[in-house]
Amino acid sequence: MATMKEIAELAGVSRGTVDRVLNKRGAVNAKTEEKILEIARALDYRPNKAGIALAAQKRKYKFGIIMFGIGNPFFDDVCAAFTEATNELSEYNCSVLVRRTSAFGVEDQLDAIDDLVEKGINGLVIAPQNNQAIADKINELWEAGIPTVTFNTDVPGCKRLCYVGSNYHKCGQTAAGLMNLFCNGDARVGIVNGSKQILCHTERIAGFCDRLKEYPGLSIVDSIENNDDDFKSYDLTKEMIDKHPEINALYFAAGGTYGGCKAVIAAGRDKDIKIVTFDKIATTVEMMRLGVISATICQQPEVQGALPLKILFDYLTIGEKPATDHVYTQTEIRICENID
Amino acid sequence: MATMKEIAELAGVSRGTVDRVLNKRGAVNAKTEEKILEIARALDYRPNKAGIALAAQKRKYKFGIIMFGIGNPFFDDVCAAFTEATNELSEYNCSVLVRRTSAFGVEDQLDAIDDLVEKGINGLVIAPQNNQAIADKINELWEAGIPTVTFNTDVPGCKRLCYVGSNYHKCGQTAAGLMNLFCNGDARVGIVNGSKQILCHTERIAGFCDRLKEYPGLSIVDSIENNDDDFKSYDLTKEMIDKHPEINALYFAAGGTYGGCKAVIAAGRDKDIKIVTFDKIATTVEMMRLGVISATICQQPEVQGALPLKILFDYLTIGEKPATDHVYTQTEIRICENID
DNA sequence: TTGTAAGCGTTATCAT
DNA sequence: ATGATAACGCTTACAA
Repeated sequence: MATMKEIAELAGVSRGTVDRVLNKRGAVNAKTEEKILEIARALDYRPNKAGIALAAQKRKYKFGIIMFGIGNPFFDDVCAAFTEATNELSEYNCSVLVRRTSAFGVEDQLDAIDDLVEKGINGLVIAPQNNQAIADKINELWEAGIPTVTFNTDVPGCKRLCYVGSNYHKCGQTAAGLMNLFCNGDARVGIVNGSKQILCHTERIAGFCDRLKEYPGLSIVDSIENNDDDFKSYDLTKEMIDKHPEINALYFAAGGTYGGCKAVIAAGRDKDIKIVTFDKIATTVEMMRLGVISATICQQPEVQGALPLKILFDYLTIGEKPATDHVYTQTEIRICENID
Repeated sequence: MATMKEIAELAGVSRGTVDRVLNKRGAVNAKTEEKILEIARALDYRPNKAGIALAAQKRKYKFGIIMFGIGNPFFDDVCAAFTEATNELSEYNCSVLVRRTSAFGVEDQLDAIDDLVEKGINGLVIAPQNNQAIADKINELWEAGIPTVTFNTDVPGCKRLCYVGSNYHKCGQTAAGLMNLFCNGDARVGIVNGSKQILCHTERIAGFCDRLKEYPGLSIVDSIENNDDDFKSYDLTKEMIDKHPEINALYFAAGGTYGGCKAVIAAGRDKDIKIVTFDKIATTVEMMRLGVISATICQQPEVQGALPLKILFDYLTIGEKPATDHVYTQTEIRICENID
């Protein structure tokens, strides 16, 4: 593998000049530039990661992370991955600042961003509120040379390196496919949603509905909103399955799964209602072991934690952008046997 | 993060001495050794990966890969991952030699190993034949300072760094769970196996049987062996479902899936027989789109390709051993909606 | 037993 | 516009 030193020797110039050409910094004579580029191409020069990483340490990058979901067990898993990734980055002299804000509240997030910028971060990782003010702020950072990676949820129309997270639409489609299989082509589904205001939730339902035309025996009987509250979920689920005894499947598109399951058990219907949920949290695993939940669809919280930091680091050090605008995590189907 | 240089200054010695202590090379005065270790502990010293990698490049490591499965599409996916990983390692001045041998034939494998050793490899990645001679050879390499990582299948009783691959038993259990769900607790299963001689295949069946006691409605009606041959599979599957019209589910534990599916279609039973298979190959995807295969269980070929090389590299450079003896790939459930 | 110095490939600063 | 040089953290051959 060719090195800058070799290229310099072949071109009869110093490594400094090669560096200037290859990394487009400073002015170089057009002719020598052409010569250097040609040699680099001929030798298929690719920068050495170890060398870059070593040199980059002098810069001591600082990253900021903003996530909501205090008390949300899913985000605890993401957070664990952030910690892990932070440890790895510390070997490259990088540091990470985390801010966990409340789930709703655009002001909170804007403040957190300002705070982190003031602390001198070189890159931002954020699960953004779906709000124009946030998008504007991210654009502002971009112009100021601070790249952002969104994760878990995205916000449209902002300049960011990429989004890392679930393909909610595909998850919804997958849920529909599972329902159809579990009910042998005759699924009369009750939907338990979190909130119509939250894009992720509605996308999961849109994806589900997308597949209705594919499966004629799959239909939606009724749907409720629990605002991710287990007790509200309990009451409303109970009401729904009482009102519609024909329901033989429940699709939990968001939180409040535990409450909903409890309602199904209380109604004595846990043997004849198939349940599909999202994410792997302790209560969901419990319900799975009891045979109440048939399957849960996971979205790789560990990747959502690790990858954004890695992407920022690679961008800042080697200038490498992610291949795609959307880096989707896997749509993982878990049943009792492969839950851990 | 503390560096060896800092430790050396604090201890009032040279970095050479610190290196000798921290990496246990050469003799050091017991007292200075103690002092250095103490400082290292106090500062939570952890070696800098970039520095190590950079210094390691002078060694220009050479790795050997031995895999069977010529013409096996699953191994083509693994192979693509090897190529990808090879490209990444080339940035660290490492090179990789690949040998693909026939699926059966211990001699072939032994010869391939000898050939690679002669070429001067520093580490070996192999999907080993389940044979004592192979185990002995791997032990020999270990004693000679050449570490091995097994992948895809393992061989008992040999000194290797670790095994990277599927947990076949868990895969079998997962298949049982799926069958039970798809047949609503009343599954009368026909098993289509590859060969009783191949450990992976029998383990997948053992795992399946493991869950029979959990699901009283799940039973095995009959089982056949197709030696991974699609045409044999076609004939035998046809025979089996003709003979046992009560069969409402087929479990393909190995290859020959396409032939088996064709038999089911030919018998006009593709609507009332649920099929679970392994791996994602082109023909399986086709059958899934047709609704013939309900689910297929995958084993991360991309991880099986990438991880073994990375493990060898990390071991040789930073001396880091994998955390566990068995690095299992995920047991991934794929249905039509999340197959790609 | 310990120290010195060069080298891995890149980046950055200073001088010319 | 270009070159020289030091620095990043670690390894290693050689000298003392």
